[in-house]
Amino acid sequence: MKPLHHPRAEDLSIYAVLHALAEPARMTIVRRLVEADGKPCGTFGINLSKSTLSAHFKVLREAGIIRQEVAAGNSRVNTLRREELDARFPGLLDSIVHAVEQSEPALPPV
Amino acid sequence: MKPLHHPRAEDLSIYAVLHALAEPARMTIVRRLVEADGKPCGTFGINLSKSTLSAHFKVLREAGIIRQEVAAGNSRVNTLRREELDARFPGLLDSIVHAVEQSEPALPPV
DNA sequence: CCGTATGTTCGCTGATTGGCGAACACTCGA
DNA sequence: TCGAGTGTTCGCCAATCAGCGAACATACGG
Repeated sequence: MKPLHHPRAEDLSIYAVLHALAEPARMTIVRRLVEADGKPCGTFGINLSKSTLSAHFKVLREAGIIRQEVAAGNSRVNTLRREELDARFPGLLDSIVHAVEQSEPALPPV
Repeated sequence: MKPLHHPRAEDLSIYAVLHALAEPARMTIVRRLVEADGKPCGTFGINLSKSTLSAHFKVLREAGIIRQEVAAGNSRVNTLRREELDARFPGLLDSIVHAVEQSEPALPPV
């Protein structure tokens, strides 16, 4: 497993972040990470093909929202880049996640 | 001038809001309204064609971010739907606008 | 009534998006 | 060594997006 490229915190674009979160499947990924950080790609309970999911993870990673690191075996652990996001865009992630939590049904258990 | 359709506050979608704001020209419109609310379409200092601008206003309006009302003459006054947005998505608009203000140069005077 | 000014709508275009399956890369266990 | 499991990459496709000019609608002023 090759390590993937992650943008530096100071290079994050607010437009890339908003675009990444303006999509239900990607928002679901983020919500899952908020409730339990550090999950492998296959454990998000999203009914999409592997390739589509992989593309969504890539969008989130390139927007600087998540980190994808090589884990035991051939899996990747996905984590939120929360400190860096909060430092650069204070309150942003919280208000967005709160907005979706309160305007959409809770996610079913995995 | 026909009045335009505006979605009800309780029907606003977080995805529509994020998508609307994930575009620089539309973000500029919102920033202008934050600094001075109630401006006609032609006064935003954005270098795009009339038709493109009109389309951007439409996206913002249909996302529930702005209100476009018939004004004196044939112009439309654009205002932020701030109270409704804040009621439905608390803190969202503020944190997004703050994020872009602090990560991008200030807008030039009109 | 006729020009000017403000916006909207209607094609059209090229670029991006989100979806998929197939193929590939890699690691772990049997 | 050989599956099985996990993820990425590569085409491909249909849909959406952002841009434009031209044409239309409407209102004000001379």
